[in-house]
Amino acid sequence: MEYNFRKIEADWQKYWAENQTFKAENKSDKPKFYVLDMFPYPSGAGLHVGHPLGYIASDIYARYKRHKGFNVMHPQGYDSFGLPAEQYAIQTGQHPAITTETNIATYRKQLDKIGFSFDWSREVRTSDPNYYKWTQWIFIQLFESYYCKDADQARPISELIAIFNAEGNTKINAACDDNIESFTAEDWKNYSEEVKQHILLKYRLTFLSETEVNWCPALGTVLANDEIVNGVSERGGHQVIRKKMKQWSMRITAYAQRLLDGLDKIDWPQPLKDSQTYWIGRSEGAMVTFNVDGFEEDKIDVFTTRPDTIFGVSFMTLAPEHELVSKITSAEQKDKVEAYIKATAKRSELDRMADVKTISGVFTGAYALHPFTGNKIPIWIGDYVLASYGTGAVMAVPCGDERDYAFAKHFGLKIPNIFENVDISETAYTEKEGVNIANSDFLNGLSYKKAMKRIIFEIEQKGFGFGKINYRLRDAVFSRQRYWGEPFPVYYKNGLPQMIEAKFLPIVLPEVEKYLPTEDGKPPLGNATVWAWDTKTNTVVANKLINNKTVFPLELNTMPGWAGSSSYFNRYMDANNPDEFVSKEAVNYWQDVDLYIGGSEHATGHLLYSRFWQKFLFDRGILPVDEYAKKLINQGMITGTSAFAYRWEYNNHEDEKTKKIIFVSKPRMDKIIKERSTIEKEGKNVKIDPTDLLREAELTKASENNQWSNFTPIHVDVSLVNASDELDIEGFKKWRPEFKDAEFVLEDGKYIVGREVEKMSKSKYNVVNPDAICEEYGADSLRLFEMFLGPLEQSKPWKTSGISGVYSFLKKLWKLYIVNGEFSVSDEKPTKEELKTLHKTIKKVEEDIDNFSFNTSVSTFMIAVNELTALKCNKRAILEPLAIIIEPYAPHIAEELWKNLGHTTSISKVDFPEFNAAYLVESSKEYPISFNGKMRFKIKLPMDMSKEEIEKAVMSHEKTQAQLQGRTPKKIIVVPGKIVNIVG
RNA sequence: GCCUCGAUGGCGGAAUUGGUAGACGCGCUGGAUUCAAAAUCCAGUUCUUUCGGGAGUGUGGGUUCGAUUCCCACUCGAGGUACCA
Repeated sequence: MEYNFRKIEADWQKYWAENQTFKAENKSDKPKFYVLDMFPYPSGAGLHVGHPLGYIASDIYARYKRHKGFNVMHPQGYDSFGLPAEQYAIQTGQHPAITTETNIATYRKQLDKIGFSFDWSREVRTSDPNYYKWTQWIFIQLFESYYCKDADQARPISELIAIFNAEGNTKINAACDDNIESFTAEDWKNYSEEVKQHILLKYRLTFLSETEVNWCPALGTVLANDEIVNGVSERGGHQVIRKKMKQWSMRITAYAQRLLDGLDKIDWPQPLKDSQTYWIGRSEGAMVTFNVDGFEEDKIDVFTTRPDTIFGVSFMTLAPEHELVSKITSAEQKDKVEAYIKATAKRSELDRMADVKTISGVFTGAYALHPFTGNKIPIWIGDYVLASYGTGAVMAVPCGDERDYAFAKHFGLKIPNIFENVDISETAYTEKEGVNIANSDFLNGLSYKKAMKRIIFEIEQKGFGFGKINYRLRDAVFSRQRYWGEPFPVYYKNGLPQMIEAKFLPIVLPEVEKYLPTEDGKPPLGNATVWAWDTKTNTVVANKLINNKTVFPLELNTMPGWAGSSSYFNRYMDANNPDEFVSKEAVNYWQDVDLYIGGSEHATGHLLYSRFWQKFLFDRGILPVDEYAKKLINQGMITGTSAFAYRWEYNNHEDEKTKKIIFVSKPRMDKIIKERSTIEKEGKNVKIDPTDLLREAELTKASENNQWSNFTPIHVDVSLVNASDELDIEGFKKWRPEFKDAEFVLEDGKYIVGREVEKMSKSKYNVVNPDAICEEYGADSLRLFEMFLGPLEQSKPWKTSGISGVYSFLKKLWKLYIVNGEFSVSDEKPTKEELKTLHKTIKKVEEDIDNFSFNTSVSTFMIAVNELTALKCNKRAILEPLAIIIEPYAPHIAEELWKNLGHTTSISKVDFPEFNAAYLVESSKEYPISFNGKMRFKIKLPMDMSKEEIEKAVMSHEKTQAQLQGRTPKKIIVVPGKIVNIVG
């Protein structure tokens, strides 16, 4: 009876599917536990061994929790809208839905092979109309809501309308656009419907606005800030420019404070919390208004976090795009200012970022008036001031801010010092604490804290401004000029957006002939011929009917990638409900995610937006909690170990014709490079005939007029390399026919490749396919090995050679039950030693899983099986609980053993065994030690140590210490098993 | 620049509140079995040594009877972020 994992795994996967073993009910006497994975985007390349890492961890936890008596939900689905399928469609004309379908089938096959305990009855796909119906529905809810700052929550827009009717907008404290004019109830009632809608749009949580966006001409779409890396698009690395466009936006800024506060309630990794905190970027300070000399009407508002330094202001700087610039610029400075504005507009984002150090700016010729001193302050423009943050203007305090300092130094502006006993001749003083304010009138001698309080009081008192909290977080642009995304449930009547009633959803993505933007620059949906809304029939109809009075054009943009993923975890709770996003019963039962595992790359994208939607849906009474994931773990990336062959490149052109393709083994190459550098140090030029490489003497031969050649590393498919880094030369020649005549310079008859850790990718030929691993070693080995590789949260390189360890562990486990080729267990009572092994293992594994230290628990299993093998233990009382605790890691073999033990139900329904502390106490003894009765501490020593040995160990330790400290060693008395006394 | 995390044998990595550093696995060495190989099993494997021992967890300090663990400074590496007033 061999350990035939192929048969075992196939049988059990079939059994699980047929019996729906992992289907979770929305009702149970057991406590609930929700384990969530970040659902994958089904890419054409399929899974590589890095992808399932987080899924394996969450699956182990889910299976463990089932054994622990929880009703576990562990769903899976697909984030199936996205750019790759669309770009493939643009290239090939194939509908993205087809590509997606195929890819999902591949993914499902691969996932099934690994033996996950997913509840597939809850599967969601973001591109499925039955799913995106609810994405559209949430969008409508956002449109029908505004954010009431007094209640600090989202409220129905109808309430806002009622307030407008009753008292206008003067008392409203709501999140809204900044260009709102106040009106009375009377005004409101007299406004036309159109005007009313325009006003309401400024309050809605999703709104249409002319926004400056990151436009990527190459992709023909708008990108979010987090889709841009170093000024170019994350995907493809194309140029990105700023452009004004009419776009849907999400008023996430209304939630800035709550998104910040919520972080304290959830157990998420600190680095991730930090990056969200930074992204939200709360800063406390004040808005201060400066009058402009000679311009009664125009004032400059600035936001500052250091109003306490206001007496240190010696100039002001405006962003070049600031609206007042053209107005206040003096005649003499006009040319210079215009030239500067032109120059900055030209500079791409990339230039501006790469070139932070350069200081540039121009004086406008205008002066502001200091609100307290009345002094004239020169107004400059400079591109270090960003139009998009704060008010696009700063009051410059060169003594307290490095950029202001650098600017002042560069242009020879005054740098007044307002800090007590601080030298600012070299650099600005940016610390807040530890210094008192000076030369600042009523602030003199005050600390930072006191000065802040006083100045904000004075500013507010005198009407120069007010204390304010500012956020870096921007409203999120929600429109994409793409085809393969959720269509908006929106049509336009007289240019005003209208929501389609929820009962007519979903609005299904129309067919188009071309997936590219139209020739006149409209999004791809502009190519659709059946894309208009008939308000009479409430159906999508042909565009040509738009002349009818009841037919209107539909929105041409689609939603961004994060739309479908922002609340999918709630839909899992009630995935097949056609009438509600999620029923009250389902959501009240499941509440929230207990464990969420996924990558940290979504820190400021998905993981922020989903928290925002959660809070919104909570406000509107749809969800019972406002944070959806209690605990989150970021699994590390599994990197690939690329292999390289080193090609000898001749520099000598004369030999071009007779040039041979030669690959040199890695250690040999290293040697050659080393020798070369030695020779070059001696100032000689050397040429070597590569065919002579084997002859050591040739290497040292110096030849005056020739040059060394270089080695070019060439990626080798990792499957052609064995565990000892030896290349399969014949396989390599077949794989790359252009090298079929290549010569290889070997080492003891072997070609040794070079290794380097890189991200797994097709082009680097370092991708390891989990299917191949399952085929060769089995899914249980793959699962164990991925966990054994290292701590879950760390990134680590894949090395297939290590898998033999876990594979032989499984074989050993199997062999424990097989005596003379027969499955055999004894009902004999286990010995104390055997029980000790078992209970030690149970305890350790339990602790490890609770701490998510899956790697060490695998070691614990190995130790247990080694010990039991040594004891030749095949007793049921030991093996049965052992199979149960191993199940989360190696479910197939565990189920098979379980069956062979005579059980008829699946092992996954069995309770995790209790450990018996009695057996553990004997495994180690604690020796408390006291010094002169004063200090006590414990030393853990192996139980088999004799009194003499302990005495010797402690004494030798004491001797060393005494010697080091120059005192006489103290006498030590050991009381066996109890106390070690060290007496004076 | 800033933020975060990390540094332990040839390699991946263990080490409850500070208490035998290097568990477990890979690799390597030797042996058993075999006609031979694979597989399996056993032993060894931080370095150094005059075989008593000595040194040792990135570097330098500190606290402690005792530090991989705590504190300070530094070096290197990985990831994130970027003129945020």
